Formats: sequence, structure tokens, C-alpha cells
Amino acid sequence: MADPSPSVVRAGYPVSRQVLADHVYEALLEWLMDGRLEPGAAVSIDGMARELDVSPTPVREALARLEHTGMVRRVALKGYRVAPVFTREDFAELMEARLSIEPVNARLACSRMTPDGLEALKQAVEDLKTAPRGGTFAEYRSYLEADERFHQLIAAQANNQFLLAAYNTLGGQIQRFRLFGGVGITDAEQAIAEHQAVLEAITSGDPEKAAAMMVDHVEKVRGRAMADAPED
Amino acid sequence: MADPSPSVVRAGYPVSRQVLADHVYEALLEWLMDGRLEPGAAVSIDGMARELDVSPTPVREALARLEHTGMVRRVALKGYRVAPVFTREDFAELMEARLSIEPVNARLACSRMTPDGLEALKQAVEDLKTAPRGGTFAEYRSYLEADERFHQLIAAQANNQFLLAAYNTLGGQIQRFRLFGGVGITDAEQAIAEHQAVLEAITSGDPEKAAAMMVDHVEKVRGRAMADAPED
DNA sequence: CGTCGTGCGTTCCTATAGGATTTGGACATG
DNA sequence: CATGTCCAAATCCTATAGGAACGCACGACG
Repeated sequence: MADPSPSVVRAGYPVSRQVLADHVYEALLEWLMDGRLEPGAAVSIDGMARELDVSPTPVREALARLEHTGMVRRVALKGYRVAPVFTREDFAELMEARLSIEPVNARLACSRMTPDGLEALKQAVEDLKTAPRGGTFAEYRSYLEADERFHQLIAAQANNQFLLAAYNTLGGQIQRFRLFGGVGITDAEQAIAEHQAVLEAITSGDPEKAAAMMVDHVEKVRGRAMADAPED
Repeated sequence: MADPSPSVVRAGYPVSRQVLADHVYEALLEWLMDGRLEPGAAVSIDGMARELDVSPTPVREALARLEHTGMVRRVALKGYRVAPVFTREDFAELMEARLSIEPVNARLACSRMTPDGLEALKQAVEDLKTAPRGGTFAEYRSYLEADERFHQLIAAQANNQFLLAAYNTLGGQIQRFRLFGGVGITDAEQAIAEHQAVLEAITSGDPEKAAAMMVDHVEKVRGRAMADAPED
């Protein structure tokens, strides 16, 4: 059976109570983002349960929730697999979707930005600048995290729960692509400058310019990735 | 225990094999759409299991999948509840989100429409025209279904898996609003004309006009619903 | 009469057991 | 060698049991 002294029974109240399935969910998400679970690999329910030292029930629940993120796919009676690597086609579709949603987010966020939000946004860009950009994944990590955080913050500041939900369906895929799309961070300086441009447009309170800068950024991301041209 | 002669053991192969959790998922979805589960009501796992004559395990999995649709909300250790009724604010946000996504879908669908897709779209509009529009819900039903199908088809024909996923995060909410937003189908004739206009723009192969007609449609939907002005 | 404590029922959550299904390989056959 | 069959292990799927927390009614007490 599982370890009878679970780590959740700390003294006092946990700030927000969580159940095992939540922990499993986050563990799996982290493994997926870390690349510890490679695209196409099978994710066995029983196997994960053994690995995490819990029963299959919470694993099953966590995977059911993960399915909608697109990170894993399920086939009835056959189990879950990590979503396959991005094809060139997938990537083009993803960028098309981003071009539809993110500029709108930027425009709205510009009008509705709170002081705290603006501060967080500046911090994200700052983190992008200072993040190490070595060759190993551990060094990528904080850079990628700051990148995702920047876009996520803008979506959140648009202050529209549905647009935020729509962005989040993309966000996970974007992050997944950053990891497995084949491109490293070849042109970090340019990318940072583009983020900076979006930030400045927002700071200056010009919604149309913010949207335009976001279009510019996403298009250039697409351009750089396409140029690097993975195999097919 | 559950009925030992499940209805799934038909002779021959089911086209696509399903497991109990899938049936539970669809049953719950139908109940939510039918209004049999009212907004704010608790959805007990054990209770649903008894009602559907299955064990709690598949119900738990189905609810986990339903959560991301926004139809139900979960609080750890407290269970699931049907999402509360739309506020005026929620509605405004939903329409803003639709205005960001659906015109893009219409523009792309116009360029990429397949003959079969166009046929299905025409059928949806036809169904809208012929659907009964009585006062009881049973008569609403086919009208609402055709309405949702029209928009869903356009999203699908945009031929972009991510935009489709993004739309689907809205689609359920839109359908839910149609049921619980407080407005009946007061101006069906106008709504049908607007759908017809979108269809004609697509048929004529004019992407910009298709997008414009979709903007027009959604804005007028918003206008009609806002005019009806529910309590708040 | 109002307040507090206690007990019971309900519900969520996790673990476990066992049936059903798939998969992979050994083995026999054309 | 290619192909089909059969078996065993792994896996998925569902049911069931029981612990823990929560809500609520009921009764005791100030």
C-alpha cells in the first residue's frame, strides 16, 4: 500500500486543501513539461500509480483532467499516450491561432491593466533578460517559464474569463512546442526586444499599438521557427 | 450492483468502443443541457452513481472531464456543483470572446470550406428555419441544437485544431447561456436572417464579408439579449 | 429562549480486488 | 520464410470497502 504517512498531514491547516489527484496532476504536468515523458510515450495508469506510490484511482482522475489540455491523448480501453511531436502543419496552425487570440488579449489588457499587473509584466520581461540561456535544459527552463508567464499575464489582464480560458487551451501547447518544436532559443535578443516593444506599447497606453506589436512578435516567432525548419 | 446486461454488448463491433465513463459523461452533458440539472445545484458523485446505476468511479472520471467545459465546478473535498447562472457581466465577456474568435473562424472557413462542409452548413440553416419554436423546452431544443451546430461547423471548417479547441471552450458556455440566459427565442426570424447572411457570404467565397457578417450576427445577438435585460 | 455539544447520515476520497481487453511472443502450419 | 493460433503478462476498467470530513438535527444547559 501507499506510504501511510502522507506528506499532506502537516501540522496546522494547509493554506488550500488539496487532494491526491491534484498532486498527481501537477506531478504529471511537470514531467510533461520537463520532457521526462517524451512525445508518443505511453502513460500507463498502473505504472504511474506505482511510480508515484499512490493507487490508480487518483492517477486516472488526473489523466482525465490532463486530456483536455492536449498534452496527453486517450484511446478507450488502450490508455493514454503523450501527445506526438509537432509537425510543421501543427505549428502553422498553432501560430495562426495565436495570431487570432493574443493580439486581442494585448489590446484589451492595455485598456484594463492594473498597476500590479503592469508590475508583474515588467518583472517577466526583466526575468527574460536575466535568465541564463545555456545549452542544457535546466538553463532553458527559467527563460521559457518567463516567456510563458509574459503571455499568460497579458491574457489574464484582458480581464475576460473566456478569453483567458481560450488562451489557456493554447498556452500548454505553446509551452510544449517550445520544448519539442526542435528550435532552441537561437534569437533570444530579438525575442526579448519584441516582448519589450509589447510592454512599452502597453505602458504607453496605446491599445492598437500593443495589438500590432503582439502581431509582430508572433509573426516573427513563426518566422524564426520556420527558418530553423525541423526535418519535415 | 449494476445491471449485469449492459446495453453496450450489442452483436458485432460498436463502431468506436466506449467505456462506462463515456456514457456517464454524455448522460451528464445531456442533463446539463436539458436543464434537468439547474445552475448552482450540487452534483453528488455517489448520488449520480446511484441514479445512473453505476459505481462512483466512472462518475468521478466523467466529472473530471466535464470540469474543463465550465459546465460544472469543483471544490476539493466538497464536490461538484453546476456552474451558476450567467450574470450580465459574464454574458458581456462571453460575447466579447465570441467577437474575437468567431469572425476569424468564419474568414478561414470561407477559404477552406469543403463541399460536404458547405452542405452541412446549408442543412443547419435549413433546420433553423424549419425547427418548431414553441414555448416548451422540447420545442426549443432542435432550434438551439441547429444554432450551435451552425457555429460549430464553421469552427470545424476553419480547419485549425487549435482554433476549434478554443471555440469549443466557448461553445458549451454559449449553449448553456442559450438555456439559462433568460432570453427565449424572441427574434428567431432576425437571427435566421443573420445566419443566412453568413452562409451566403461563405457561399459566395468572400472571406472578409463572411467575417463581417459574423461580427454583425454576434453583435446583434448581444444587442437582443441585452435589451431583454434579465433581473440584475 | 438561545447556544453549544453530540451523534448520525451523507459525501468525498483513496485503496484494493477482480473481470475484461489488449499485447507480445512462442509455437505450429502452409 | 510467412502466417495464423494460442497463451500469459500487462493494462484498462469497474465495483466495493472503509477512513475522514462535513452538515444537520436533536437534545442538554445556561
